[in-house]
Amino acid sequence: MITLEDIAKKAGVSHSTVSRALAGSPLVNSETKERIQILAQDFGYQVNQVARNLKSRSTRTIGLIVPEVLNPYYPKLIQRVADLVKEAGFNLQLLLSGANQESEAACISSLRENRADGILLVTAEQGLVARDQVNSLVNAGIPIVLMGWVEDADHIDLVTGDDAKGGEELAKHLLKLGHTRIAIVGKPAHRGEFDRVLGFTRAIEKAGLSLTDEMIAETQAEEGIELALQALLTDPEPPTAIFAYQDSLAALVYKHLARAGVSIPLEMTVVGFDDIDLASFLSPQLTTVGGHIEPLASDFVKLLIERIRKHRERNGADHIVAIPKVIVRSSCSTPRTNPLPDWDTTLTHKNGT
Amino acid sequence: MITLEDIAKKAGVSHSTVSRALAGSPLVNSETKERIQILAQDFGYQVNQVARNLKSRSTRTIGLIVPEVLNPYYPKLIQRVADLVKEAGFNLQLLLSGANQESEAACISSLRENRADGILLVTAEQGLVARDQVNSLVNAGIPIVLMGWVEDADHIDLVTGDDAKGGEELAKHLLKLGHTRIAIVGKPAHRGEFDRVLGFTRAIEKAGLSLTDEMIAETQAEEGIELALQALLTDPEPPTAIFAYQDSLAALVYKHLARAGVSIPLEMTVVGFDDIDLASFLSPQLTTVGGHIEPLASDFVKLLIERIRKHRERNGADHIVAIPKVIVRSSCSTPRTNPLPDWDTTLTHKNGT
DNA sequence: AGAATTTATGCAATCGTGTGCAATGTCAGT
DNA sequence: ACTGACATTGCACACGATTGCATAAATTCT
Repeated sequence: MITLEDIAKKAGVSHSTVSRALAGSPLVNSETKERIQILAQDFGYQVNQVARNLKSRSTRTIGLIVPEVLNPYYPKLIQRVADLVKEAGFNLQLLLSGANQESEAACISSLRENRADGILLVTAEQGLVARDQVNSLVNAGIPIVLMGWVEDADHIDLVTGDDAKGGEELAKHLLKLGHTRIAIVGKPAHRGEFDRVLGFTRAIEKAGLSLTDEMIAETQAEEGIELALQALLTDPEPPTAIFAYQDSLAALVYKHLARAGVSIPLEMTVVGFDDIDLASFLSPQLTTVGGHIEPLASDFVKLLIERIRKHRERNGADHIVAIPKVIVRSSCSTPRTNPLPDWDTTLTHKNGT
Repeated sequence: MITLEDIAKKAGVSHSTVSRALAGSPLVNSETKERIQILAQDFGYQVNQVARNLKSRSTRTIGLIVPEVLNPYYPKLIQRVADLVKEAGFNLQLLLSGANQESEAACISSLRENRADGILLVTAEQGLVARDQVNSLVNAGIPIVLMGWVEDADHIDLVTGDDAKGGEELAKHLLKLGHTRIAIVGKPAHRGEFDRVLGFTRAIEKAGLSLTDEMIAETQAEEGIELALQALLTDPEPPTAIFAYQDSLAALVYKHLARAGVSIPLEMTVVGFDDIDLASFLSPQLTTVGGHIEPLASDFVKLLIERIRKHRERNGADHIVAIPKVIVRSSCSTPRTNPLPDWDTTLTHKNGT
């Protein structure tokens, strides 16, 4: 690899002059400057950013840690963050912490060792796995911003969606349509005050209705969904609407309802959460909650960059909360008036064998 | 940030000894070694990889350049590559070259300046945009492997799927079901001898049938698909099967067929290509072509790492071709016997207004 | 013309690690 | 006690760039 020194020899000057020439410094005679630039061009000189980073003690790199990339929710976020980071003149370093955030700590260490200027950490169901590392970063004054709800994080910059509010709006939407018997399929609550299920049930109960236990299925795997739906459909009084914890689960609900011969939305209303692209590819298109990721991603990056710029001023941490909206599509209708078709149960029985 | 020198002072030794101690060198007395290690631990010492990289003239980093991350085809690839790279003990640096590969050259430059040990470049419809940069890398002996078909790349390591073969198998599948009037919705051919449409049409023609121009729609945007489908459905002799260039287009076909009231697969057979996750979420689940990405990704990484290891031996470039398979799901049936329902045309007309 | 100023360039230190070589101390063998 | 082998440790340079400071040359001013 060709260095400043190599160019310097060819130009008959010192490497300092070459450095200055390529940086466009006014300290260099404009003729020699041009001569050097042409020379560097011709010999295909490429600065060694590693050396430059060492000297300048900054990498102009921002690390983004995300659990995985197969769940389409994340690519959406990544793309947005990537654009913003690039726009701000930083490089992005993407790291995957694993579907269960198992290597979250390792990712942080890696970024720290590589002297990233700042870190964007997206947390998921597991909450803040690498709490120690994050605290250490905060103590060391290294800028870090979290995305996703985390408990006891008053001292850490954080952006999150108010999923509870979104869940509440979603419930209101269903109530307004006249649904009274509503099922929830999803994961256990993990976002504290901001949990979508919490907001959802709260709104239901506020309306004077109640969600009985058999209407709530906490599951995630495809088989779990199938079993849960079987149970729901064979209930003496099946629900008229199903709230799936996230869109990808709603897609599974779609799949299994189709198999059971239950039509959406005529015989069953289905809603999701997150508004991933898939939601509008499904047929009928899925009514869901979203629209907050874009502004949230924007705040996510802005906040970090601000921290990087004015490195000193750390008087308290910021918490930014975005309110998602219900996105109405075609998967909802008023509750069915006829009972579910007979062949329903036989079909699910058949699947059960 | 705390350095080797800092630890050295606290331990009352030179930084060399600290360096060796932390590297577990046998040249250091085991007691002092342990003492230093504990000290480093306590004070939260983190090696400066930037300095280490400069000294060692290697970053143990592999760059992966991918156009975008919103098309679910890429996340699938990224996840796989990320796992393999990690397993091999390298870091991954992901860069996005843009949906039209517009910053492909910039990505390569960035990786080169940051002294990545090797580069994985995924090309798409635009082919090899940064040809000059890639040639320069090859000349400089910097390992690079391409994924995706590229013309005139005999001198560059490359892995690709034989989409032509996949297209051929897909056509055979449709022919076997009895389809004779088949439409194609998709992009212009761009993968030379390996193009999926090429293989598809070749197989059709081999069977003594022909694809007339009105059965081929080259489009990509959602509106284009809609118009193309309108034209196909109102044709005096509408197709009985539609081959969508890629699964995401098939999803759009699904959406618009549903709107037009055409049932899949009873009234229309639909097939796709790529086998993205979406394919099995659609209802009915999409018959498509795939299964080659996993082995391909594996070769992609293996080949690069091999080049990185034995840096010298570059006697000719490797071209690895993977053969995809038809993945039969539920979106195909024998051709319909009845004409498409009447309300078909009226509905599409309504949409047209 | 000599002093002062500007312009252009090189010297050398620095960023934080890794490592060859020399130096020191310890110990066993004779 | 003297020598050689061995175990430990430090010195100093290198990696490739940036930059303050000194210096030399060219120019301007009095």
